[in-house]
Amino acid sequence: MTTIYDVARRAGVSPATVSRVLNGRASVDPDMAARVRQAAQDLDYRPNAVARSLRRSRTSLWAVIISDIGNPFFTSMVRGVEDVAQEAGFSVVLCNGDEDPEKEARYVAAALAERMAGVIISSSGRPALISRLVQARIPVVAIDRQPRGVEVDTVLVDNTHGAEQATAHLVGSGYRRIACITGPRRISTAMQRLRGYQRALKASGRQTTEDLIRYADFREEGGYRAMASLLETAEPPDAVFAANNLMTVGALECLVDNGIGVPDPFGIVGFDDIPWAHLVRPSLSTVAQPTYDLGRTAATLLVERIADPAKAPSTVVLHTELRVRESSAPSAGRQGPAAGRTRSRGTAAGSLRS
Amino acid sequence: MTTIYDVARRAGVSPATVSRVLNGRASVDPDMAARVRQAAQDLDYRPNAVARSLRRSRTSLWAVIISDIGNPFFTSMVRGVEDVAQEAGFSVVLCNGDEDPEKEARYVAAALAERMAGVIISSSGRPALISRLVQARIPVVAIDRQPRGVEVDTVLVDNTHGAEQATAHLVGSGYRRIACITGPRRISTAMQRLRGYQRALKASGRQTTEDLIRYADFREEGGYRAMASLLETAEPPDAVFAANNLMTVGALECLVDNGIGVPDPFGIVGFDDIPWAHLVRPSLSTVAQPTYDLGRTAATLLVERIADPAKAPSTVVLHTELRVRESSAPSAGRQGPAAGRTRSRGTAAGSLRS
DNA sequence: ATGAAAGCGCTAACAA
DNA sequence: TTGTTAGCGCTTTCAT
Repeated sequence: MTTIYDVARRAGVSPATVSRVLNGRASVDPDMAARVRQAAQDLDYRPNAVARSLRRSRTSLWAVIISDIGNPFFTSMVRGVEDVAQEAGFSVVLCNGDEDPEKEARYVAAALAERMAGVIISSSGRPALISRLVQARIPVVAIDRQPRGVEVDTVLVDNTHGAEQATAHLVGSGYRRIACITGPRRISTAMQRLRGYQRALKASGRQTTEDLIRYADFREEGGYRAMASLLETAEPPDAVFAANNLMTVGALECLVDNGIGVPDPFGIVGFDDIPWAHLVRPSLSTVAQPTYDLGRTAATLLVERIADPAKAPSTVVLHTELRVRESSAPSAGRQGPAAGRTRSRGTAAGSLRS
Repeated sequence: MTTIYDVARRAGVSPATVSRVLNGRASVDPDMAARVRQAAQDLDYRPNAVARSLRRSRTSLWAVIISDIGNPFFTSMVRGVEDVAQEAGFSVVLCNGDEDPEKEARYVAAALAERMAGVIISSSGRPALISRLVQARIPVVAIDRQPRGVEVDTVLVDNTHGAEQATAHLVGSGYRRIACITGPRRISTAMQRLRGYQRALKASGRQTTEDLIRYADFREEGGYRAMASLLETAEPPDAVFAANNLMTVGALECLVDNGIGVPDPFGIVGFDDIPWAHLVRPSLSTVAQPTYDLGRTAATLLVERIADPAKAPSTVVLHTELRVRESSAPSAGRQGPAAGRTRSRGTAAGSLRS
């Protein structure tokens, strides 16, 4: 590998000058600069970022640790992060936590060891991981999921409200026994969405009973099993609110496999939009999140945090949007085709990429 | 940040000994080792991977540059890579090329600058990028897409055969004018799948005419537009083979929007499986790839290449599997349910995660 | 404006 | 077995 010394020798200058030219910081004689650039090009010189990072005690890499790369929810979020990062001169690498606290811990360790410039994390595990980053003075932004007991910049959506709206919609559609499949108790989104569900039921004057609630794992199979378990009860539900996209799909599969009609007699609404929701049979009603903006916002907070590590942490909450499609509209067949594409007004999802 | 010197001082030994203990390489007095470990723990010492990489002139990070993070095809592939990488002691970071040669170039530059231990790349752009890595002696494995004019380890599927099978299936189902929506000309998979389509038509004694072929961009919108353009021709097709999953969805959307029945009168088969293909209406016939094994195989090749940089590059071809569902079976309604799950024999897809 | 030299934190010769 | 020391490639004072 050619080093800065090789370039310096060829250009007849000192390594320091080469560094100055390549970083464009200090002022250098134009002729010299040209010679240096020419030499660098001749030698196909590539700066060694490892050495630079060591010397500067900081890198230009961000780690984005997402909780499940198989979940389409994260993909447009990542694009939002990338777009902002690039403007600010950072490169983004993705790490797949895979809803596995151990895997996640490994990636946090890697981010720590590599002295990453910043971390955006959707944590499936213990808040201790995030504390570790904070203690090591690595700028962190929590995204999607609120870590307990750690004060960091956070970007969330109005989970409770979205879940409440979805559940209220099921109530309004005439379903009577509405169940809820939520995620692991340790994850904030699971609990907030459960709370929204409970609030909507209470608001409609119904009891919320534990036997209509299932705590699954935010994955497709978990949703399937939870649905199956709900159907086995003495008094099965006639509708379900599922707290994320993959579990919604799993629940729907379970209903299909059991020959239960959706939306009639059984209604279903899920949190998180899924791609091709309108191509699925029946098309799925969902609570959509402004995923791209979620990413942009987190990245913006990270840039600010890096610029000013001392500033007070802030939390940004973006809005969800209920998208009513067929799976929750028992009379959909009798309505016009427009019924499948209802949208609520003004939402942060405006910049969501299609 | 605490350094190895801090630990050494606290344990009353030299930095070299600390390094030896922490790396477990050389033999160290057990008592001393214990003291060192204790000191490291007391100080919450975290090795600086940047310094280590600089000193050793090699890192333990792999970059996996995928061409579109929004494509579910890549997600289980990444899991395959991760599983092998972890066994071999490497961490994997993902980079989203996003079907954008410029973005991809930036990530290649980053991999180069960071002196990554290895790169697995599904390139959407110029082979020059891969050459650059090779010239810099960075071990590279090409995955999914065959780079032109560069000799590197490569993992592919039998694109031509898969496409031929899919097209022959459409022929066998009784469709008469079968179109093809493929990807950009510069991408090997696009051209190979096109060739398979052409072969199947020729084998059935038909002409392959350019007016039934569209070159789109491997994205959903591109598939939609290509389908629309096919429908506008004087003599529109009555079936289509789409060369990847996202374009298949786009094409299907276009058909739905135009009120054209699938599979009757219009048939459709796509390359790449999609999640929930069986929940989509109508369920999509696809050519499935062994994505997880694709990742595992690439990672294994990379491990071998790192161990022996001089060994001759090899190319591994895995097998695809035609999954016939509703979208290509005009008489499916009259057949038993078994018809929807036909599988070809012996395929590498055996270990594909569901 | 430019160069000399120190040092980021670690590992690996080499010496003891 | 352990310690001393040099140096990975770069940036950044500090002199000039």
